[in-house]
Amino acid sequence: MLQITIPRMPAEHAFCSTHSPIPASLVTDSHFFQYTSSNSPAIADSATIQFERKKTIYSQHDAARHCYKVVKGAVRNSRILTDGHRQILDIFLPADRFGIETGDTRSSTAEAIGDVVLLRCAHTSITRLNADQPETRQQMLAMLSRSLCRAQDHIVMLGHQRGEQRICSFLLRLAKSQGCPVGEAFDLPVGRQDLADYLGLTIETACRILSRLKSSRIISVPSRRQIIILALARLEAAASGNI
Amino acid sequence: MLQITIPRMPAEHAFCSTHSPIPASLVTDSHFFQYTSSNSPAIADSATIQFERKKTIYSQHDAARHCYKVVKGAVRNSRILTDGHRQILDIFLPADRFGIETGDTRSSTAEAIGDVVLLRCAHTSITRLNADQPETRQQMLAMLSRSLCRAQDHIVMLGHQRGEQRICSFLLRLAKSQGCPVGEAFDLPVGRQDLADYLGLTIETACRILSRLKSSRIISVPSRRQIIILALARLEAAASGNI
DNA sequence: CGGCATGTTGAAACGTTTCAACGAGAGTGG
DNA sequence: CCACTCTCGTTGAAACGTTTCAACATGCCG
Repeated sequence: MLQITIPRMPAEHAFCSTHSPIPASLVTDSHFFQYTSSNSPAIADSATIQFERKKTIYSQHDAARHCYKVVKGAVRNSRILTDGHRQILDIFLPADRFGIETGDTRSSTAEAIGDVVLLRCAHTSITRLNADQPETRQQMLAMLSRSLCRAQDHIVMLGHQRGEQRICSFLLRLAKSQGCPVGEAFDLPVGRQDLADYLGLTIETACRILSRLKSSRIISVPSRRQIIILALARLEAAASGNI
Repeated sequence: MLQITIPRMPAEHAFCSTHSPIPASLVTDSHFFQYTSSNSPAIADSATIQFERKKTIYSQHDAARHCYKVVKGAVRNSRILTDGHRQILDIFLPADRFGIETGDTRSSTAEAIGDVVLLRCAHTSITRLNADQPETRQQMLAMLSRSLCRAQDHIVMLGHQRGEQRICSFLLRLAKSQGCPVGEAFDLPVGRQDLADYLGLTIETACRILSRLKSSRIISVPSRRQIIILALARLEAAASGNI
């Protein structure tokens, strides 16, 4: 099922601004928990893996045996509902970690949006690291805690914001995470359908809102997958619901 | 600020069906992590505490020093938005645990809805327990993981369900958690405003939907805080969006 | 080039919010 | 006991935003 290839050289991180490149020889489980590289001892069964566009990283109801860290690309975490619709729970960008689960089976599905490079770490290694290293333990909890906080942000967005606010907030988050200055284009890592499914809208509504933002000269859309912020202040105002 | 009283006898758990009563002498941090009582050794600085109706348990931006387990009553976990609105992130019922946070400060507020009895456990004790006991470590992760899963359920609800589905799902969850048979009344632990803020609706919409369910004889509402399910199958159908 | 997935736009139907008015119940004090 | 007040819940009508269904446009790839 899983489409795993060990890449020759995982050193280039084109989309990853907050994450320093890690030499292949130092890619270990320990790195999984670190923001910056260091020279801690190597631990077995860790690896960088690649997934092609649209491949499933894990599925709902699968056994949960690994967790991951995004090196390059974007991953969508979603649930399929009984009515066939899909809700995207989170979108993971470079430096985000995901896949910790304490139940035996996955409660959601993770898929590569474009081509993706991940760092993978076995849950068994984590348990071992947890036993040995207090700071890893802390990191684990912090990771889950951060996921929870993000889910709560998402709840607030879906519970109390209109479509326009949701789109604007999301664009701002993306621009920020890519360190993109005003006036320069940044990548939209997802298509319109994913955008809509993440924001709890239909694809048509998402489209219309983007068109409206374009025609009010708040953003420009040089290509389907790129956005330029033209008026940051107005975008921020729209994100918080003013006018 | 905090309204803490050590109760004489925390043995009666009127609202708590899934939770076995714990003798006062055995209320320890270890109990915090257990589903059923046992005779593990007592550990210091744990306590049952009470909060009166509407009192704050902790506030957004407070230092995070304790976590809690509901013994009796209901707690709402919410965020106040910049526009003054409020989103309720979760409602904790007996046996639910909450308040684990790895950042220094709270990202949300917890308040007693009615009068509440809680078990409290210091984060420092948790760190200690984490170091000593692998199974506590596992429980901690499981607790956070369960919170995340609940938050994701909430996201799905807000992202893809209509008002009626949200209300029906919530009523079903409540009836289930109280082990209430069809035809008997169960408590609605929250008022209409809280119901609306949890489900991402206005109070008027929540009201109208309840009235509609009442007039279609799916539920009956003997008092403001009580519900009787008259037609379980139809309530379940409505919860999953079938007509 | 055709074929297919993806994105865009329009108009009507639908659900939710808003604003406003009114009702029901609990607690207080005369 | 009643009248008063305050909070909480209920209902109506118009305004608003979103969805639905349909048609059409764009880009990509064999």
